[in-house]
Amino acid sequence: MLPQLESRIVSAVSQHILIRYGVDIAVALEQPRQASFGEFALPVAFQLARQLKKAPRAIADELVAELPSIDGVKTLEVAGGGYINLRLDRAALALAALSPAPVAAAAGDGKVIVEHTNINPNKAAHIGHLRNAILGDTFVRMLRAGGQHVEVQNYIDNTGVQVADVVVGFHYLDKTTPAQVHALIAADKFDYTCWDLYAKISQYYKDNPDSLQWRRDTLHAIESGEGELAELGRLVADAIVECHMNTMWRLGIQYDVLPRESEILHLKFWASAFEQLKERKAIYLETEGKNSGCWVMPGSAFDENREDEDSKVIVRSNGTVTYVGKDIAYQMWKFGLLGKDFYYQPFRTYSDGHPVFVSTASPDGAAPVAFGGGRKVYNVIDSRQSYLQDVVVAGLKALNYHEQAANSIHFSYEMVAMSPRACVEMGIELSAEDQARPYVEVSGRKGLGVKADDLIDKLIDSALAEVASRNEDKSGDEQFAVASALAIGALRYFMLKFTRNTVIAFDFQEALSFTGETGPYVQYGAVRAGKILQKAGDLPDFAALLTPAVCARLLEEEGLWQYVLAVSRTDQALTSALTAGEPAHMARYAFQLAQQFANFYHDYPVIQETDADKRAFLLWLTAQFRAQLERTLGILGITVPAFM
RNA sequence: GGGCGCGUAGCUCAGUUGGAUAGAGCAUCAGCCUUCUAAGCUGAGGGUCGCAGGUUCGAUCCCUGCCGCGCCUACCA
Repeated sequence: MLPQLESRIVSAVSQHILIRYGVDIAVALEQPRQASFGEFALPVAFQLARQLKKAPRAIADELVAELPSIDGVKTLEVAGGGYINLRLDRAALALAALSPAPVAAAAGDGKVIVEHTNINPNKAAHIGHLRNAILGDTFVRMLRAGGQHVEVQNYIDNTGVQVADVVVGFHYLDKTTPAQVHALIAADKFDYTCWDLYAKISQYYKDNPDSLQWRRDTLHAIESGEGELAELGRLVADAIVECHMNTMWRLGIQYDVLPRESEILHLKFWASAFEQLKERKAIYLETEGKNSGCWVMPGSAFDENREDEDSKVIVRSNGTVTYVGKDIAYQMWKFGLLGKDFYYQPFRTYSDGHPVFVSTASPDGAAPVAFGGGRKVYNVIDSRQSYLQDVVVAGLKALNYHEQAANSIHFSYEMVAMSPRACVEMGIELSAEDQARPYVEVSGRKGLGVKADDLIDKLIDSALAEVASRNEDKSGDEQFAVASALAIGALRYFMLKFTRNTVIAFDFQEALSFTGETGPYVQYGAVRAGKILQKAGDLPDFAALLTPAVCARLLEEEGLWQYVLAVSRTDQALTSALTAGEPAHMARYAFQLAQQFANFYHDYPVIQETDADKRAFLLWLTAQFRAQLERTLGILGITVPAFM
């Protein structure tokens, strides 16, 4: 309810200023540093001072005297050099929270597509992939909480070099037949098997450069779809995708559709895009220089400062399309600009009933569903790929799809690296040079990194030891369920607490922590709030008991008022986190809310309260804390365990 | 060389279109379990916001230059 009040204040003030001074300015509304200054502050007098050539203090005095009364605002006062501090009508705010008006559904202004995860299906997921998926999934939850219609895509590059490399490992190095690979898939942790194999073949290429021909042959076979190598490619990619989906579902991460590169090839998405690009002269056939014989996009298209010789190759001189080219086609499909679509088949149904579909090339038995055609597209991809993302957007612009280009958002984030200490704990030997660095880059090729499932297992083990020692009366199953919730809470919060452009130097000690600014701290607050409500028994009829007079009387107590404010800020926090595009802001709000509750918990013994009105009010506040903590955690993809 | 990002407490990080006394967590030290769970709470110490200029009534935030670090800059994906 605070956002409505805020916009009421802003519009009332700006309207008054427009009429009184004939000045149209954007009125800023701040939260004062100290709670004793009031709930909101207007620095508008400072903004006006220059234009009106008048002292800020004098303007503030005038405004306070002349501003019309605003619904929900009790007093205005001038402070400091010209701040106008606002104090709210406390009872009114509490009563509004008591019986909240139903929030109008956001206008259906089109579908938002969020693409995240996008892990090469050739080995186990690692912590870097976790950051991508958790960031993407949380942003999806934020958008949905904000009323947006969101479609979640996870692009599967099942015909790329990385899959080919694992196939090379199986076929040429280990002489593994498709039947044997079937057996490996049926056994445990096929993604771990491939992790090691991928590191092995990468090293082999290094030692035997001639063997790179195997990769070229395999890549070719996979693209044609014929023969044993192609069969191996399908086996590996499909099985690994299953592994990734399982890993991500452990963290509560779901998708709506899995578009695959194999279908982009077979359905000739690129051919359609190529036609458009040629027709609209977005690319041209280079006839001289190092890129002679290639179709290229001029460097000036994606970077004004670039020289033409820095143009980007889209189609190689041998006629094959580069990754960027395929990505342009894929991005066009996301906006519904390609004039083509995939066919789809059910891939799996999550245990909560949500289905996910995978692209197929054939209309036979295709499911009657449709994807793509979004109004806005967020690509969750790490910042190292910003250059390629720029080229994709430039492609849309060159095709005259300016609106779509503007709505193509690279939701970038910095990589997860490993702290030198974490490397030591993993038994990884570091060069003296690497040891001196603040962090070391994760490398799938070197097999260097922390696997996602290993980390989750480690977190659950660690949480389980703690849960078991505190709750000996609970069954093993119950303990495990709680430990899992805490492990996921710790992991998701850890990945979210950093803002997007901060490099995370992964450290086991920090990631495994359950105290301080962590997910479990917030979960603990929600659990304790739940315990109070449980002990209180049947809750009274708050709306009947907490009359305006009762609220007004109790809210004279500054402490209680601050808690009412605290539980009223969730919408505000969501809006600002969405505006900033920072899931970290949502995480921080969750922590601050939990801190407020911890203080409340220690300040007010709810059950023992003898004043009936006050007890009801405290119970109501507790219920509010519980509800807001649960909701905020839900947006972060974190559940509240039954006990802790 | 060019592009992007970073530099804030011992460590890891926040810091909302420039605004009131720069904030958390961890670590350290001192306290708090007979009271709704101590995965918690209270308090203390700890800062030239990389450096130097500029704009402004006001700069951690904007501009310029410099220093240091990272990533990117493929006919690989």
